[in-house]
Amino acid sequence: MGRPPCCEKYGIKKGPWTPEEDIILVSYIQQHGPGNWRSVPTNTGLMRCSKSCRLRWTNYLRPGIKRGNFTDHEEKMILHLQALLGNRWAAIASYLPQRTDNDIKNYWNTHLKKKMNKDQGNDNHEDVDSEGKARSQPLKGQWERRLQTDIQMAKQALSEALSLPQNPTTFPHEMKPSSSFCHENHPPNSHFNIPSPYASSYENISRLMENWMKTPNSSAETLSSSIFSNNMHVTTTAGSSSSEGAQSTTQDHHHHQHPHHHAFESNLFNFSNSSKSDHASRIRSTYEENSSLTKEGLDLFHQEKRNMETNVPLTLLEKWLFEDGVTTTHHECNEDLINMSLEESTSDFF
DNA sequence: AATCGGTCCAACCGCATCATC
DNA sequence: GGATGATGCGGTTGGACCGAT
Repeated sequence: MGRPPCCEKYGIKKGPWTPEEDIILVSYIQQHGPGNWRSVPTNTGLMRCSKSCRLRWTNYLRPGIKRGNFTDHEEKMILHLQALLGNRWAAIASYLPQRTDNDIKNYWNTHLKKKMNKDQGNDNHEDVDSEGKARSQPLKGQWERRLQTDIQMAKQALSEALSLPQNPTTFPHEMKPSSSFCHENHPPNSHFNIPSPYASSYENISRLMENWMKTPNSSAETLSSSIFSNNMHVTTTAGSSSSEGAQSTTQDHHHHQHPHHHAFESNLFNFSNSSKSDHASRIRSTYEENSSLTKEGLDLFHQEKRNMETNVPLTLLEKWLFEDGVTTTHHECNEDLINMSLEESTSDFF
């Protein structure tokens, strides 16, 4: 008995997300944490199905996502992991915490698959067939390989978890590929044994912040303040996040350096003087034009609009939402974050 | 300048799996 | 243990973009 698709309901909007929809979704998630997606459309007034909201968050809005070109290192990681895991993009993505499974899948389909085929033309590649499917272990069934892979991942996570106390400050240069399963900085009293797909990105941002804290750049500090408080807010309100412990640790650290940080929803609409009017007018016009939002959505919009009119510099997320070419700063910083060696990352698995 | 074909990627769809009752 | 609903995953698609002609 099939269930009707969630998007078959009358009035559900499809297609590309608008900046204002992004803002509403991000604001809501900042307040309530990710999860319970079914309630998101009703509570925000977004005319989107829960699936669409979750996808938008996980693939695009979630903090810590690295955009832009894949590095050689990432490419090699994907090639290795695809050969090992097959098209299990979510599993592969767990080793590349800053990339989404969708990104990796797209990159594979558009770049690597062709590359593999090309290479196959030159020399017979052993790991990937013409469909890009793994066949390094042709005798094993899919489930057997999956099981073996999961065991490997669990072993890796366990070994990393056990090594935590000895090496608590290994990031950013020794970040392990399976950080989704292993939360390096959780204090012993937190609920860190519950895996969270979002933990790694929070950790990345924490590390990013630490890097930026060290630099004298004031705008970077403002930015870090914004995103940092943003993540703290999510974790503490969500309550179920596995990275809660890590957050509280870094939050304390952050509080000492930035006692005047604000909640995310305030920062989201903070603008530099130069860009403020443009963004304000844009928001205002889209707001006025947007008749598809329900009362809840409009209330959120009102709130954001009020916040917007209060001042302060442009935040990364806000830039991210509104501008196309912002990826450089974000990209560069995230580049610093990962910085892990392929040999180190994969030696345990191959 | 217009058209065409290829590329890229965000988003959708359907199915699988998990969780709850 | 089965029914139902929620969430996750991987395949696919639609359209924007860009270079070639």
